Amino acid sequence: MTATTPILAAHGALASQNCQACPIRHRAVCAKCDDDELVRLERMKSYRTWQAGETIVMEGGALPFVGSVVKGSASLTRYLEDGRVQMVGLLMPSDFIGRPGRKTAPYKVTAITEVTLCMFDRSRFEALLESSMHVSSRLLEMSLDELDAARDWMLLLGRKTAREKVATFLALVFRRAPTSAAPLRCTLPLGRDTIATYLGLTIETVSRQVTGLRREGVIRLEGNGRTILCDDFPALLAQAGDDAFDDADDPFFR
Amino acid sequence: MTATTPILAAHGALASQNCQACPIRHRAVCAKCDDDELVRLERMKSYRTWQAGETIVMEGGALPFVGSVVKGSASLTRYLEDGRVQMVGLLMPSDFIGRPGRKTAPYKVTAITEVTLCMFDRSRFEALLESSMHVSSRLLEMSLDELDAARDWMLLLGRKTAREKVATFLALVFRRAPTSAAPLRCTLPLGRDTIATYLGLTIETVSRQVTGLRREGVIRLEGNGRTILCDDFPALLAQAGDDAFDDADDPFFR
DNA sequence: CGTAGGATTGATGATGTTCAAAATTGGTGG
DNA sequence: CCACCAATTTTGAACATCATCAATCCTACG
Repeated sequence: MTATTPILAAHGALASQNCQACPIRHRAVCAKCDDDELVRLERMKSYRTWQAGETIVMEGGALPFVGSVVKGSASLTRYLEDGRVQMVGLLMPSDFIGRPGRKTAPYKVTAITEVTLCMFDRSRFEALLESSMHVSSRLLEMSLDELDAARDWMLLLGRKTAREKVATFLALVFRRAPTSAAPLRCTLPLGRDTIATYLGLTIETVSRQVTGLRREGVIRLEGNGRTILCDDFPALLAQAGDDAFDDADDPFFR
Repeated sequence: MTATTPILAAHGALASQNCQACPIRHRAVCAKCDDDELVRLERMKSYRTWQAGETIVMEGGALPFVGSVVKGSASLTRYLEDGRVQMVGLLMPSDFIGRPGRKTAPYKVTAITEVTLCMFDRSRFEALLESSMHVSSRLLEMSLDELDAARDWMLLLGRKTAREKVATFLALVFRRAPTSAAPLRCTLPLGRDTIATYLGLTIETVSRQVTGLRREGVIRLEGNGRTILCDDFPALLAQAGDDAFDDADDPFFR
């Protein structure tokens, strides 16, 4: 068996990709790896794809792997007894899933769009962690970034108004949009329900705030309300209520 | 100069303590260190104490050190432009302050009680991080625990009612109380204002919920309202609305 | 015994939720 | 090509919760 032998997972399997050509090569947990370490990772990795809406891991369920998001986005959610939900994390390409030393997931992980993961067998990954500073130090960096992002979100959840929450979210989305010239345009991969879960609001309140921003001329809508345009980005930022937007701490831009 | 030479900081300095006798020796970032690494840490450490209410670091201010809380507790808070505040972290003994590679603090750090920090010069600590897997892997563990705690708190901030927030907070406090037999008794080091900042509520709402719990016989108050007794802990947990209390993810018990 | 700081209580109002219905869109099949 | 259907979004009205503003009360302390 060589490092380039295709490895197949049980379901939705993809052929193994060459790490050198990987789109997240320089941002994911493997970012600092040298060629030898990359070979070790290629030996233990496998790909799998989930469709939008599919559950990747149940809350409290077994998580026999760790891995990176290669393509698409996924949500981490927590539940209260009576069914109330809060999204506690949004995974984008290069983000890491799972944690060394833990075999079950403390959150439910759900595919928002079609998601492809690059999965590593946990025990073999842990062995690599112990021997390679490149992997462990990158994982530490990424975890500290996640921690900052989570704390930013705590400020939003605890203190921002519905209007500020929605404006903050939209500003976040536009920062990732391919277009940088006005009008900014973005087609959300999320429904109102997912946005509500992310912001700690109800669907109705999200909808009302989007409508409010539209009426005030800050944004425009197209089609089914999932495509949003913005002619005046500073006006949107002004509604976000933030001290200052700081890309480095922005959950979408790590 | 030897490893046991007392090192003095500019203000509120304490003599260097022996790491072996340190109360947080087995829980802090140095938990996994061997004797050699401990010697290196002793060479770069210094102690400093702040009084309750003092600012340890300003939001956005320079943070020339990293370090561990040895004694007391401190809060991490973030602000919006108009002054709204949210506590985003509660530091207890053994918790770590600062992050490698970053020279400014993204949060304001305030002493809740009298606080003593064991501070390490940042650049020397970073050098140790690069050479010692024991320090970096422990820091990774602690950071991932913090991340879990932050996400738990996101669920509280986003979805719990005022009653559930206060009950959750009190349950948290009682879990740290020295007494394990009924009646549980605890004297809070926090005022109503700090609790409100922690829970994303106002002082008045916290007070009303405490009163509500008292009227319903779940808790009793003593003195100025900072000493709280609980005869029926399960009744308190029932008010917390949580799925299950899980010590491992509890921000007070890491 | 008086005072200051913190905690509690009360009255009122704003904000966001809930429940219910209507509108819009994209897809399907005649 | 058009009509219909299901899913999603939007809108409306009533309500609940929590914040705000303004006293008042309590406790610790001098």
